[in-house]
Amino acid sequence: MTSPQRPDRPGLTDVARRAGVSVATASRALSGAGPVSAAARREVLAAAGELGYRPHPVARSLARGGGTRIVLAFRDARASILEDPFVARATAAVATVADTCGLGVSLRRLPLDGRAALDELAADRGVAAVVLAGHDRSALPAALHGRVATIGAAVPGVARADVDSAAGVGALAGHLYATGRRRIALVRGPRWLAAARAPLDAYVSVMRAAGLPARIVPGDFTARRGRAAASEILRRWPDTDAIVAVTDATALGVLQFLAARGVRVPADIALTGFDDIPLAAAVCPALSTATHPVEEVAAAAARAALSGRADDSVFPSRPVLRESA
Amino acid sequence: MTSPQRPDRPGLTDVARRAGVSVATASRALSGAGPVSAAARREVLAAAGELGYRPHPVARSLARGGGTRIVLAFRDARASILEDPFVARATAAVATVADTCGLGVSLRRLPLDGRAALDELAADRGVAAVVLAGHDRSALPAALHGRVATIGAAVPGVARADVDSAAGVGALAGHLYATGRRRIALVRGPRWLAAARAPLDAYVSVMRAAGLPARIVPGDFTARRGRAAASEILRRWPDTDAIVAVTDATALGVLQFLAARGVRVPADIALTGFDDIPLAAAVCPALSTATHPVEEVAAAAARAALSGRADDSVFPSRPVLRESA
DNA sequence: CTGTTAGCGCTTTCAA
DNA sequence: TTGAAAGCGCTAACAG
Repeated sequence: MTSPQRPDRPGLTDVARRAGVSVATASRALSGAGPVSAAARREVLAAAGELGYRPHPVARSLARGGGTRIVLAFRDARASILEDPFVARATAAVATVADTCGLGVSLRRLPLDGRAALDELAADRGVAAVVLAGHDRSALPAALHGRVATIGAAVPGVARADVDSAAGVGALAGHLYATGRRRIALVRGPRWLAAARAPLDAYVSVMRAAGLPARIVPGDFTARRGRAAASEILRRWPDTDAIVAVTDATALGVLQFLAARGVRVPADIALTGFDDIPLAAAVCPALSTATHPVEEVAAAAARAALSGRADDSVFPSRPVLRESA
Repeated sequence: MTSPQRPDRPGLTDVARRAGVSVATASRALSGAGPVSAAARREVLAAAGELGYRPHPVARSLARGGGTRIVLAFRDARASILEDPFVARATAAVATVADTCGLGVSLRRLPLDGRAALDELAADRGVAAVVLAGHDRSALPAALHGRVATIGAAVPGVARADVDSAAGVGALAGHLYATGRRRIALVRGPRWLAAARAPLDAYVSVMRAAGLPARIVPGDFTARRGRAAASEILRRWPDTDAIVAVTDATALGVLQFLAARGVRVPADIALTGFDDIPLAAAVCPALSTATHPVEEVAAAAARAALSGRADDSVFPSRPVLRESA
């Protein structure tokens, strides 16, 4: 048979021949692994340089059995999740680190019940690692262990990268309390999202510590739902003087509703968001929120998944106080 | 020797044996290429199904010699280009289509003088295709032909995906004229960007057709530069009654400067942007601009690069009239 | 420390 | 239409 394409690039064989060593030695010298004499290494490196040798990543990957892509999987109820700006930022960040490893990233949505999809991922021999966001606490396919990391979800034995959202929401709620608010309501995240639990708990803790009753209404991270939530809050607790939304989008929805009702922010009701989207600073009043290093979180998750180590890394959630609270 | 990892997945050999045919036939049946009898195909497909066979993308790629990743290369003066929201959107879009092909995408910035970097890309056997944005008109390495597409730059023999920015800017300038503006200035894009030429020409055409003098000041797509540009315009032509910015960011900078100076928009000066970033709708006055299907453009470029065909596709630039003009 | 050699899993040529 | 076999380019076990 013949080769599929022969743009005549030098191979390891050529380098080895030129350096006067075997391909095995050349391989060891180039990949840095295994014992090689200094002299041999020098020869090989020189030969590679002169020949303009470039390793073939695909061949290497096949021989090593590693896979060539990182898949970013977002478990979400909405099919539109892949259009979310945060998803895009995370993807770009991972695609940038992937480039330095000769890897690629691909993006996929997982339905809420994604067992089968996860098994599929685990079975794909082209997948070097998977970064899973929006996951619940359920165990992952064993075949994925050592090459998976989650963003947000705590799964035993699996690497995790996250933002300290409990601290962030806690700080925001604490700020509201410190500035005299006592009837503070929360628009929480969706129930199916495990990571939405921490902010909720943080809010409850703050309220409990202050001896205040919790006022919690459901949300789903959208502005639309934020408007509905604001409506519900005003109806159930007309004397509310502060609202904590666990997402800027939600907060913006709340803001719209309050504005339409003639409620002044922050004079009548103080409001905080979460995530610090660009719009947060532009609306009127400018939204107080917490900012997060999304690209760093995503990059950390990718690195962890690639490394195979199951270590966690959590990044700070830094409050950004503007006009709304 | 032994295999690097044996999670014991069935291989083509297993499928072939089970179907009672050779691996060659199994390969042909599964990949759909080459002559196979209906009976053989049926057997093979059945066997593959029963075994839960999943092809090994890396092995396939090695045998075929195709590469496994799409690299998105953004040529730009700023190192920070990879943090641009449009870059992130494009990346996510391509990462989504890549997923359906078992490919990955990686992201890289190219310096303005990127000859060497392009040769490097061409030499990388792991690169299935490259999508180049911000390129000038210069020829691409021959080794890249058939697996490259540009976004915006017209290079002979190379596939291109773009937005009809000439039509978009023309429409915006036309709108300003139609609404009575006669002293219309333009903040243009950076000189090094070939794609910035078309909007400039479109503006010049509109002005010339109307018998009006062109008023052009340099810009670089940033808000900072937009402020400087506005200052320059007011200084050189104090009677200006409209400003066309070739980017929303620039327009926002212009808006800031005008607001600080007490110039009313659009009463005193009408203003248009370009690209329709989320902020455009949120500022006050809401920015009139043109909206673009970024993810479609990027996906089209990726598909073209992958297909090897050199066909162009151009997407519409649709004016969005809000308050600023 | 080094060379030989057997794969990694699939595609494709070539002869039947 | 089919099967045998030769790679694709590199890694890693094993013997030296």
